[in-house]
Amino acid sequence: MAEGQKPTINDVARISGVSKKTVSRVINKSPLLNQATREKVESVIADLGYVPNPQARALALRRNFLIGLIHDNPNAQMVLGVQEGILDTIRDTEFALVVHPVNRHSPTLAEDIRRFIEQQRLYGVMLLPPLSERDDLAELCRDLGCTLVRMGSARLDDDEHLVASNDRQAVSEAVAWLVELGHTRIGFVAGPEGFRSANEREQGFLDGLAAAGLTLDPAVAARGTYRFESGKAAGEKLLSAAEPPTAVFSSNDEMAAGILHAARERGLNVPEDLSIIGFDDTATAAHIWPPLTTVRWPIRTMASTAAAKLIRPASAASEPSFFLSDLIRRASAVPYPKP
Amino acid sequence: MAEGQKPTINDVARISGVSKKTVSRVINKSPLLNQATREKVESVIADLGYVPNPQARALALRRNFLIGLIHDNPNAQMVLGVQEGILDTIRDTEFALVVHPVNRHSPTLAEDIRRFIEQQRLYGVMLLPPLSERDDLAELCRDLGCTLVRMGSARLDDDEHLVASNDRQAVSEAVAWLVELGHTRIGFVAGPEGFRSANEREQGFLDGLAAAGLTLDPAVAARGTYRFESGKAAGEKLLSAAEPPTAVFSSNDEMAAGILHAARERGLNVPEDLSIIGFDDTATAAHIWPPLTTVRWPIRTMASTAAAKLIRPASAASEPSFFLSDLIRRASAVPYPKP
DNA sequence: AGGCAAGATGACACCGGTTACCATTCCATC
DNA sequence: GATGGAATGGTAACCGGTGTCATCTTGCCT
Repeated sequence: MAEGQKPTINDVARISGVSKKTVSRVINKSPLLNQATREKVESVIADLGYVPNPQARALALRRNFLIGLIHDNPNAQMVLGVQEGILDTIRDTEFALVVHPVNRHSPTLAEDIRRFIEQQRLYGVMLLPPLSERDDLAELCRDLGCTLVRMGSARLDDDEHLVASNDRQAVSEAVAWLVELGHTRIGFVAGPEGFRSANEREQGFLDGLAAAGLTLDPAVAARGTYRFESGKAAGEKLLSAAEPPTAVFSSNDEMAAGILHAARERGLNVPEDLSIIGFDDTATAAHIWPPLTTVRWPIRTMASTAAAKLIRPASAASEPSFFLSDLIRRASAVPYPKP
Repeated sequence: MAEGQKPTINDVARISGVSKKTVSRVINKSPLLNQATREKVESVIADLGYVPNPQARALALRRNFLIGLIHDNPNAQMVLGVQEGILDTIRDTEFALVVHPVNRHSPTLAEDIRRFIEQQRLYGVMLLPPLSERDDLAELCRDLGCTLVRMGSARLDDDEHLVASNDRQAVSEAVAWLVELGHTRIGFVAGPEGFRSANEREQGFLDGLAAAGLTLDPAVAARGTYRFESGKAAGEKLLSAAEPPTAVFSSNDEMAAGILHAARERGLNVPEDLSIIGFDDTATAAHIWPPLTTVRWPIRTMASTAAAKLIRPASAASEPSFFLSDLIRRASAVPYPKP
């Protein structure tokens, strides 16, 4: 082996005086191997600092060890949490994580995803919301021969390889908390149409109201895009109602921050004049003033579980997994009327 | 070719009636090829939907097309911005982005990085601050045969393959703005020791004061960790000084949010009683109240440039690139004394 | 002692590309 | 008409692993 070149399986075989097939057996922990041989080869491997070439392996095995993360998500915290979760699972394996942010509004979205998967010959892919809610994309990935796992906010019609939270229930509990605090006029800011999570959270909100015998007045409801600005606009609408709400549930934290700005600009104090609850527990939630009461869902754990499903061919992996969310009670939601 | 199998170069060769070598020439756009032959082969490729196997290519070429992003960064926005920037550059190439978050406090950090690079046989890696500031890690990557690019906040001793902003100058301009607003007692919250960016920002702060003929009173200076909580603690210290500052520069936005909380808990109003300037222009900056005046640096563009350096073997790529930052003037910094 | 099963190992083809090198064809030149 | 060079395309080897199957030990049973 020339200087500067990485040692190959042939070098290991030659130096330890066995065939490359035997070395291969050592690497792959084949059980039918003489202990002495194994140790000898292992010591040579250690000496040489030999690391198998993953591309050669991939070629011979006709599969590789790359998993792709495809997303179009405005929430950086969430995406990074997912990446960390996946790495928690694959760190000590031979798998690697390839990321591929896309634009869901692009007319070439499907083509873009197809190219990515085909070009890299991915072993598996993980889809994040809102992409994960599209059955056509899921089908595309499977057609391309990828194992697939989807993260979501609820059950899907096609539950296979799904890792989901239960947003509906979580929101209904958040509303129950507002009710417990004494609020009866509760505003609602929905997420964008076409998002499963937005839908679930809306249902959960209505569940919560219904459980308390309340109904939603359209005058204190608005739809947003999950972005800050849309939250601010929604807040302005709700607060300018003839009879404004004393509390409002926002379908995510970023919009909640927008509502807060709207309130401030009208000279209102939060939480004294308006209680707010958000969803996601992003960094923003803890850093705005007052700290935001919000729903936390276990992003990292869910992603880690999803990755495990992906890399373990076990049959049970096709069963969906469900996770619970917690209501994080902070200062933005207080009793009403003021005690 | 059996159903369900991907077509290979052999299939293309057989069907178009040429040798695989000729197909290879078509794929690699070799100039010495008859136009008719090329078109025939291209049409067969299109018919079959043939995509070259990247692992086989990597094996034959003795290099692959994976670039790694190694980081240990608490700022999700920044990391995601970097990922997007890299993808801007590589989207229509055969390169893919493999991410590898690490823990810089782990005793096995170097080993972890080595394993990652060796195991995946990366073509190149990109290091993000604060990892990018460590020459030993840079050397490790290079020893492993990777082309390397570092993102940073200033020139380095070893400038090669560097993409940097100029934090020092940016901060000094931010201070100049506070001075222009009339502030003379300006507090400072430093970043963690050992971070190049923290150091640069501190120097920039001192530059700014010096340019205005001011000096830093240690009573209104504190060091933080770039985390929210440390900013809050620093804020408490500064505001409890016998003579508290009328304005404070925080070395990043997250700590600025913490200072804001500290101020609020003391019953102070921002910006009426205290002006604040942060650094980074993360989402937090725009979403807290009042919106934070802060320094924005072109993350995505820088990352995109860095990726271009990585994948283009051009010699000029080894020259460092520098970028300018902007002061984003929002509501958190106002004139003093009140007009 | 002979037979045999199980365990250990090796030879060789193959995965799907690329490269080195050679062969052919077609002209232009002398 | 012989010769040489450019243009074009083919053959075989190779990259670094793994699968198949054959071979060689060895221990154990009869």
